[in-house]
Amino acid sequence: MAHWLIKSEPDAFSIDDLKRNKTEIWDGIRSYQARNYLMSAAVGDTAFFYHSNAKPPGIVGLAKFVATNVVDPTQFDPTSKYYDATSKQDAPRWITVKVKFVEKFRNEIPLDTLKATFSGDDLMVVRKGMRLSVTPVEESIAAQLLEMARAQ
DNA sequence: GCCAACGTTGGC
DNA sequence: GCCAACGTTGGC
Repeated sequence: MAHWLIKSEPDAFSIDDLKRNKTEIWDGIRSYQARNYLMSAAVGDTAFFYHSNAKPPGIVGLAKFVATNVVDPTQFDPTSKYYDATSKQDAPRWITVKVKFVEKFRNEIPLDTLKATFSGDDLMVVRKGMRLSVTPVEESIAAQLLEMARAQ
């Protein structure tokens, strides 16, 4: 089972929104690199939920992938800002996952703590200029993050 | 609100 | 196929 970090702006979709909705199709991914990561994900993989453009930015909770190879419906919706007129119904370009709420952490892990604890090699999100919204997290790093997030 | 970093677009 | 221009992301 693999671990991931997924970014969202809380103004657009927050951990509390996921908690309320229970599950959500992770739509709007329009980066091939991020899409390719999601296409390599498996049901049961866990994802650290990261708030970007937040005060402070940081990891706020945990989610789980409950479906993979999900066709992002917004690519075929002309009213969506993620509409992609060049994507074909019989060969959808944007494939994503469905995520399920697991927990909201007792302790949010702010970005400055992440930077103080991990190198860019350990955790991609702390790299300067990192814009990718889906990144892999190694098992040992995931274990450390969970410990930090759940500490009393 | 600023701006560095990065991806994409389009002229050539 | 190069690369300048442009748009977006996202920390600060």
